Amino acid sequence: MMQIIPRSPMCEFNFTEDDVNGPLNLQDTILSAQTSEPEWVKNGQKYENIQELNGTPVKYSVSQKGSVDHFTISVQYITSGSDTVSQKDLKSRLEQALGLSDDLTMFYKAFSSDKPLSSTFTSLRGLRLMRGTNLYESLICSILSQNNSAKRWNGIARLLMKHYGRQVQFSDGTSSFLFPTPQDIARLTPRQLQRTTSMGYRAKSVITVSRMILNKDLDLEPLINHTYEDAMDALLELYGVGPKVADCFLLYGAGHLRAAPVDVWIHRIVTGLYFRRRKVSRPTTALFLRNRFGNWAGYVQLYLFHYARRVGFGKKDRVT
DNA sequence: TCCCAGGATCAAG
DNA sequence: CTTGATCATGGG
Repeated sequence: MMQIIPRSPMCEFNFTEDDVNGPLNLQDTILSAQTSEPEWVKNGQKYENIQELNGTPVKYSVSQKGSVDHFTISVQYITSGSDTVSQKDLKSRLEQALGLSDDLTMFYKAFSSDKPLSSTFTSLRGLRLMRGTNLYESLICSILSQNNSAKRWNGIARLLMKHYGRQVQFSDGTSSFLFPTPQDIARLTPRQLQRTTSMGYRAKSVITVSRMILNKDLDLEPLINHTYEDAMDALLELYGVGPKVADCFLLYGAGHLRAAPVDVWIHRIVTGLYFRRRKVSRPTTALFLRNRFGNWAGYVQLYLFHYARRVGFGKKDRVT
């Protein structure tokens, strides 16, 4: 008796260094805890993620072969089996998500003589700014990150997906949960959210924002094309959204590259390096970064953040 | 037990 | 416009 073994319709394509604007360190980029969406899952040399692309759930994995400057990125992806996605669409989605068109060579050149900053360029070479591809998801993740470790807000986001997101099947037999929609969350009470995800007091903010979006009292899409200042003012109206969370959303979600989220680490290192430890407020620090670095402010924040954490720029440390 | 985690809000000074 | 307490919750 013949048995038909269905072959999983796994598709594959590559990026080469010609597709990328400068160096790339895929591992550092993906594992640098950027506040845009839950961290992609490391599986050996590959990094896996699931997203909807034009309404179709896609599961893909990416891996880099070669060096930071001479490399190939291989991409493998599958869908449910009955749906298909265009390879071209996925490629441009990944280009956006991984910041592959950002001109890193120009960035390094433009600030090569900016001493404190340029000293990070060697060890962090190829680190790129990731962008979320779902504005609601980006905003919720940014809210979850407040006063929380990256590990913990990622865990909470995964619980959100598991409890309230749509479950999708893939042709390899696996299934996953998408990030929930505003409708999925708006019907819940804060107490329910707290019980199922342990997100604590952030539940009130998550539900408020979800309901506003559902009721069309809030539309995130236009914020992409607003000026940075207008978009910031609109976000600060939201309960539970302050300057740092708003900047995270503006940078990682809405793609405003001048947004520079100032957390405790950035505040320490920027006031230490550029303000000679003078006491200034966090919004003042953010404004300084925007004025000094313009559309590279977001990248500067990314590089200084990882530099600060790598060298253990702790509270009690002094900059001399 | 206290402190911290890529903070925000509110009330007082 | 600054400071301090409070907010949930898990982990060191």
